Formats: sequence, structure tokens, C-alpha cells
Amino acid sequence: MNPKRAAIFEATLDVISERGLHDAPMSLIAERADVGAGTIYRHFANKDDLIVRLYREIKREMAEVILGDYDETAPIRERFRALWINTLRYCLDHPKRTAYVEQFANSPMCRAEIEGALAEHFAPALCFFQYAVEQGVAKPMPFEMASAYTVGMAIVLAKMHLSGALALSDELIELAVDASWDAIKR
Amino acid sequence: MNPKRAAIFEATLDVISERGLHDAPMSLIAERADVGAGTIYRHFANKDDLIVRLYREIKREMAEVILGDYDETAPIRERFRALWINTLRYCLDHPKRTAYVEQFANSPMCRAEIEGALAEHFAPALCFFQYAVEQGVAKPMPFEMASAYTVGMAIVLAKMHLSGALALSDELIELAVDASWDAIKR
Amino acid sequence: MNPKRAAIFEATLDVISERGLHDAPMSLIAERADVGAGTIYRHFANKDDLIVRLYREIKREMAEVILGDYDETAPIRERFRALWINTLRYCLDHPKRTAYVEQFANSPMCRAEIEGALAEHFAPALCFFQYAVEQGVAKPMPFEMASAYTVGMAIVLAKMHLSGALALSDELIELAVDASWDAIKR
Amino acid sequence: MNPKRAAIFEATLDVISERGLHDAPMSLIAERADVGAGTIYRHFANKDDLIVRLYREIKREMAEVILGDYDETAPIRERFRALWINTLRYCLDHPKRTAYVEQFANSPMCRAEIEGALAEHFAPALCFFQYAVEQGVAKPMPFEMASAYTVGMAIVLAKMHLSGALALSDELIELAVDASWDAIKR
DNA sequence: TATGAATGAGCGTTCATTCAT
DNA sequence: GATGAATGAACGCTCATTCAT
Repeated sequence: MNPKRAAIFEATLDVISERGLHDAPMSLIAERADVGAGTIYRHFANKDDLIVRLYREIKREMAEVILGDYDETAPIRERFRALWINTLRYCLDHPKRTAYVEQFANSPMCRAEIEGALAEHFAPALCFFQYAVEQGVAKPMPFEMASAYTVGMAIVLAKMHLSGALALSDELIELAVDASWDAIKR
Repeated sequence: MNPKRAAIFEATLDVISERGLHDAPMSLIAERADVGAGTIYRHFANKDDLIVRLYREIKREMAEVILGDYDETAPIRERFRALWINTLRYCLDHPKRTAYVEQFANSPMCRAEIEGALAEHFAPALCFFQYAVEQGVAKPMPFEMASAYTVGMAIVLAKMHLSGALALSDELIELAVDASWDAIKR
Repeated sequence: MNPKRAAIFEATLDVISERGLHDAPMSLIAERADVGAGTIYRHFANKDDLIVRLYREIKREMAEVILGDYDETAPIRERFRALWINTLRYCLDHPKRTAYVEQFANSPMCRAEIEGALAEHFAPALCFFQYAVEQGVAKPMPFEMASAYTVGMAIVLAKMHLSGALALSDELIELAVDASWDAIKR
Repeated sequence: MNPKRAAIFEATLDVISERGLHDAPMSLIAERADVGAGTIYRHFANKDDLIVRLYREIKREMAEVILGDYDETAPIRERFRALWINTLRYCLDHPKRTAYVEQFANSPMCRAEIEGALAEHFAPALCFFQYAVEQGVAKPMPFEMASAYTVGMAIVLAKMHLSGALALSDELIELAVDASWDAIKR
């Protein structure tokens, strides 16, 4: 990846995660990226484009990390645990990315089409939940719901940990994995 | 409540839920509230103050609705179901409020002190989860985690329904109540 | 004088002398005067009118004080001294009025017509300087210049004393009276 | 000096000398300077900063002009005359600058610290008055008072001439120089 | 007569974007 | 390709003034 582009991404992530989508001047992003204000526009059409592309980039990377060691041949319970733990791990390891993604995903900037195009990156995970439901291992729920109790809860708990609302320990994490499993298992 | 203040709250809710925290000019809020631009400043110190107070107001109302029919003497399972369903109900009945609250809560505008001061409104719910854990009905987890699997999941599922990512039916809702219960029960 | 009108005058004097002509909101003046914002407009046509009328009122009072004990039959040197000392005295005794008058007089708000209409209040003083020049006691200068070396210098020195740029003592004041006298005397 | 900065200074001088410190919108200053509204803020932190810097710049230039041909070896009386005439000359040649300086100096914007920092530019003049007093040529007064009777009176008379309150001729100017000299000389 | 909530034009200032270098 | 000075529309907010009470 072009180093200027990467620096702009990193600066945008810093500024928006720290100050918010509503308080992120392009001039500050340029300064933090150590590039000229005009340079950003050689890499991105405009501010919206930059923000959306960064969101896509982070989600793509997130999928890569979560599914990087995904083993389709492993037992269901293990695959479930891996998805859960990898999601939590990613959020805890990348608090700025998490803050950025959650801000964007909860704002009206995040239109369905953007989200839809990202689904392919998470395809193996979605397949997993589909499979679990079809096999009758999971309760007869849409795979999106099963995913919410797994990936969704991991993110919710990670956010609580990062905000200080909850202190996660290794034991507590295992308990949460079990809880999520109990939630979806038939 | 003062009618101008109420109109400003409603206009702010409309504008921010539709266009986002990052794209909500005071001039537009004034126009939608059908008040002069200066009138807002007779009721709120500044834009931040308006946004924070609206957040607090919505959360207060949310607690009131969710806990309005809370019966401390009912069986645990029924109390659990009421909390879960009421939360979902509130979000589905008030999509703008839900969108507003989620945007605010996921932005850096939401500092711990703001959130902390709101805890009292949810006290009975928190007591419930504490009680459930202490009694050994729930798994030995912090009550915040039990709450996340209940109230938190109801909100996550409501947001998915509202965004079209998931179609909730009555049966599916019952299934989700069961799933959350399975998650926390010992 | 109407007590509300007097309170408004006093509040205007306070606010403008402290914060300046450029930073004197009507709302603050109303608050300090302990009257409603609308009340000011029952006594004055608008802000400009208030400011101009206050200026005229202060200048009128100033003339009254300076010329209050003016004795047309006293020797020239004594009359000169009285004018000089009374002017200084007034400024030192009324720092706010002095600050107000100097701000107004040095701003474009002070048009010639306003100033001209005030001349009558100072008529005896002007007559004095005219007489001194005509009699050949003073140098052959326009009486306005003689007045500047007397009243004008008293004001300049008072302002310097009030701003801390010069510490006036009784001896220094007498020295200044002599200096002004030497300036104009033939 | 940067040409935009110079144009902004000139426009500020025009607007404030014509309309007053209290009626000088940044938008009008920008328009008169033929620059965008935002451009002003690349050169000055804010409106106050612009106004204060312009004041300092004018006073610096004023000192330069008044003391430009100051000859420390000339006889005292000649040095005195040069200071007096140069001051008057500057004010008459630069009526806008004079109006600006007097407005600022008489408003609460002019704090002692601002004035203090400017003293160094006038150091030779101050030394002159100190010397004249020490040598016993002048009356035993603080040099600030001697300066007031010289530079201060030249400014007062210039303002009167500019406002039409007094018509200065060459003879009258010489008379005024003599009057000021008589004022301070022992 | 007195009030002060309400107004909205206009303020000081910001910032996404452009373009000459 | 990269820059950053310059832009000006648009922002958050103020305040002189009005008018229903």
C-alpha cells in the first residue's frame, strides 16, 4: 500500500477515534499524517470517500484477522470458540479501530449497500452459522441472530471492557464463550 | 415541559437520527423546531449541552418504559422476560431514539461521567441481575455481563431489525428471549 | 430624574467603562440596571441614543462641577487655577465617567454636531480664555488652544494618573498648574 | 511584509478609523482587503490579535517617523522642537492612523502590558525628557509629564485640527511649540 | 408602564476543497 | 505527484430589538 495513503488512514483513525466523526477536520488529519492538505485529495475523492474507504479497509482487515486461522475441518465447538475469541481479541488489540468502526456503523453514513459489500469477507463465518443451524446444533434461528450472539456479543463485551464498564479476565472470557454457546445451542 | 424546549428536543432527535451527529446544523434544528436560531440558546447553553441533555432525557424515558411495569415480586424468569421484551419494544417503537442513543453512546461525546449518572434510572434492572447472580440462578458473572446478554442483546437485535439485517417475528423474539436466558442461566 | 433612567445610565457607564464601547450588550446593561431588556427602549430610542444621551449627560454634569464655583470676579490667575484643578478633580473623582467620555469622544460616534451642542455648558470657561487672549494676558492663540493647554492637559494628566502611567501628588499638581499657565501666558 | 497581511492591516485601519472599534465586522475588513474571510485567520489568531498587532505596528512606525531624524548632538531646544513638530506632522499626515491609535488607546482593549512593550520604541524621546529634567533645563517634573506637555499636546492639537475644532497654521504651530516649551522649561 | 421570551440578521470563526507552484 | 496558501460557504452563537402579557 502507498505509504502516504497508509499515513492518511492511520491519521484519520487516530483523529476520529479520539475526537469523533463530528469533530475531525481534514486539516488535522493532514497534519497528523504529515502530508499537505491537498495530498489527501490525490488519494481520496473527498472526506466521505476517505471515511468510507477506511471503514471498509478496517472491516476487511478485521475479517482477515478473525478468520485468518479459521479451520473448516475443526469441530463445531472449536470453530465457534475461535470466532468468538478472535473477535474479542481483535477489538481489545485494536481499540481505535473498534471505536472507529462502531461510530461509523451506528451513524447514518453507514448505508446498507456499504455493509452488504463487506459480507463476502465474513463469508466463512456466515457459512459456519448457517451450517450450525442447518445441522440442528444451533437453535432454529436465522444465522444473523446466531452471529449476533457470538460475534456481536464479543464486540459488546470488548467495548464494555475498553470503556471500563466491565473488567474482562481470562476466566470471564471463557465464561462468556460458554454463555454465547449456551445462547445459540439447541 | 416547556413546549419550545420539547420542540427543540424533537427536532434535534429528527435531524441527528436522520443525518447524524456529524451533520446536524443548529440552524436546521431551529428550523425543524419552528423556533428562531437564538431561541435554542435560551434553553441550552450550547450545542453540546443540547445533545447531552437530549441523550439523558431519552435514557431516562427509556428506563421509565422498560421498568414501568417492573414487578419485583414476580418470578425471576418472568422478570427477565419483561426486561428483555420491554427493551426490545422500546427500541422498535422508538427507532429515532434508538438511533440517537446508539450514535451518542458510540461517540467520544459520551464520557463515563455522563453514563454513570444515568445508572440510577436503571437501578432495579441492575439489582435484578445482581440478585440473579447471587442466588446462583445465573452463571457467576458480573451483573454487567448478564445485563449485556439481556438488555444489550435486545438492543443489538432491535438495531438489526431496524436496519433490515434481520426480520424479527414474534416466534423469533421468543426464541431470542430463550437464547439470552440460556446464556446467563447457570 | 426618573430612577429607572438613572439606573440604566449608571449601568451603561459601568459596562462601557469596564468592557468598552465594542463589548457592551444591551442585555448586560439591562441586567446591571436591574430592569427588563425592553424597559431600556421605553426610555431611549435605541442603543446609539442611549450612548449619546449618556455622553451628553456626563458632559453637562462635568461642566456643572468644573464651573460650579466659578467666580467671574476673581483674579485671572485664580480663575485659571480653579478651571484646571476642577477639571483634574472631576476626572480623578469620576474615573468611569472619564473613561466613558474619552472612549466616546475618540470614536466616530462623536460627530461635530454632538460636540457643538455641548459648548454652551462650557461657555464661561470659553469666555475666560477669550478674555485672557483679548486682554493680552495669554499668548495670541485661539482660545481653543489655550483651553487645550489647560482643560486638555488636566484631562491628559488625569488619564495618565488613572492608568498608572504617572503618579500625581499635590506638589506635582501645582507644578502642572504652573506649567499650563506658563504655556499660555504671554 | 507579506502583501496579504499588509492589505488586511490597511483595510482594518480604514474600517476602524471610519466606523469605529465597535462597528468593524471582519467580513467588511476582508472585503476591503480583497481577501477571503478565512485568509485573515491565516495571518492573525483572531480579531483581537489583529487589532492589537495593528496598534503595535502603527506605534512602531510612529516612533520611527518621529525619531527618524533625531539628532542626539543637537541643542536641547532644537531636539525639543523636532520631537514636537514630528509628532504633529505624523498625526496630520496620517489621520486614519491617529484616529485608530486614539480609539484603541482610550478603550479597555489597551492594557498596560501592551503599552509597556511599546516604550522601547520611544526610548530616545524618553531619554531626552529625563535628561532635560536632570539637567535642570526643565521643571522638576517626572519625564512622563514633560512628555505629555510636548508629544501629548502635539497629539491633542492635531486631533483638534483634524476634527475641525481648531485651524492650525504654521505660525500657530510655532506658537504652540513655544507654549509647550514654556510649560516644561524651568 | 414594565417585562423578558423570542426573534433572526449578522457576527467571528472554521474547514472542505482548490489550484498555482 | 505533493504542497499549503487561499477561499468562501456555512457553521455555532450573539444580541439589538420587538411585542404579547
